[in-house]
Amino acid sequence: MTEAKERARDRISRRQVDKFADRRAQLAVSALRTLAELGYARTSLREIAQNSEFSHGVLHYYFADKVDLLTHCVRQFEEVCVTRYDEIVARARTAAELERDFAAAMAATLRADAKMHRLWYDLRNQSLFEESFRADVLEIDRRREEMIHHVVARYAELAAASAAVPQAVAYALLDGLFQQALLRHLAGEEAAAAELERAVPAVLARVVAV
Amino acid sequence: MTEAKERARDRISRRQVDKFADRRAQLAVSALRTLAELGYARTSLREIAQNSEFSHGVLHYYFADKVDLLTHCVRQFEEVCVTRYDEIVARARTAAELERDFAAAMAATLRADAKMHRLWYDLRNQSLFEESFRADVLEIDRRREEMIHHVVARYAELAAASAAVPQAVAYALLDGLFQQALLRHLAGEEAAAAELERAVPAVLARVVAV
DNA sequence: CCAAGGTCTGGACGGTCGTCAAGAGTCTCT
DNA sequence: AGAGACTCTTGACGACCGTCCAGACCTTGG
Repeated sequence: MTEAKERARDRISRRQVDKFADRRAQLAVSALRTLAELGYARTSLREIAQNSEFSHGVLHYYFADKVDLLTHCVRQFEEVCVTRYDEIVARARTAAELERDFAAAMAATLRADAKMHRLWYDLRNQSLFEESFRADVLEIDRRREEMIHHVVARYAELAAASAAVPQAVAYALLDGLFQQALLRHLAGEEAAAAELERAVPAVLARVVAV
Repeated sequence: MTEAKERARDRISRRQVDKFADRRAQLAVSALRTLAELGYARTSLREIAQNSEFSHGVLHYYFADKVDLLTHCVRQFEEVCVTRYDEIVARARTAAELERDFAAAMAATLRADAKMHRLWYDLRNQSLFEESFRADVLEIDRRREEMIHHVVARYAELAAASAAVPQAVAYALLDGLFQQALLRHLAGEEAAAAELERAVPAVLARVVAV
């Protein structure tokens, strides 16, 4: 009995906890949508609430304060931000195939998720001024570096070569390339994504040594 | 008489204009100092005034509004931001010398002007959300690209090689490298500048083809 | 069916923001 | 010396910010 009761209570408690966590996640989605649209500097709690189906008061029911909300956003953002190129890596049978698909995937996400990427760079930069997100941002950046490393390592393997630069450098180069393309894409330059797609193979070839 | 008077008036008028422009520049310096410290999101006009020797009201005497001030800041920033590597380019007699000095100069400015560089990336990113600075930011970015191109072109010349990637790509790569180093440097990683200095020659060698 | 607790609303608070204007202070020219 | 233009301070304004709270709403267990 007691056991059954306890199990029930746990189930309920877990359900409540899950419900609580679900709503937090839902509100974080609204917050991320707002952030992607307005940027960190202009995003207010009232604006976030208006982009959700709740009133502004509820944010303080689910989050202790603004920093708590934004930290949760950054962490939740990680899952979206670390876009997986793993499938492309796993599928590719030749170096040429990998470099083609990887370049196409970068160009595609540049076109499709430009505002999301813009937000990522905004948050990463914000972490240079604000201590609070720094740890989470650095963790995401580390994960992104690993993601790129997987691509480069597999590419080197398929090309019967070895990495010519440290993985941190490879990531920095490809990230710089992507960021520049994002800048141009959002400035209205139509060819930005296509040029990115053309540049990626050249860079990929240069970060490995035959 | 009339001519003398006119000349005098012009002189005065010019002096007043110059005085006006000088004060604008002086206030812009205070604004840039504040921006470098707090970031775009946190910088207010009152804070800028407090970092100057004037009261907050004077800002609206010299600038129409906040956007006017910030635009002026960005434009004035260009002269500081487009750090000249020209001297290094002009002095270098061999490719090895150029790559050594260029790498050392990048590491040096990373160490010395980290907050200024942090501000640049903040403003550049802000321009992705706000139309107002976009044109000026893109202009600065173009100038930075040219600056890097000078280095790369001279390096290729000294190495009896030719550029292997478009100059926009070369800039994107080196900028990405620098930004990553800035991230780590400001996160307290002591070795960031040294690692940048080591990575730059490798990248430089790879953006030219023998 | 009712008490209890979880959920949400809407308004109020103190503070800061950008902006503005009235007036004091300063300089210049006649 | 005094008028007039230029420069700067100070305080106020409405708007918006993050935060908090009293109470309505809703679900659920007994």
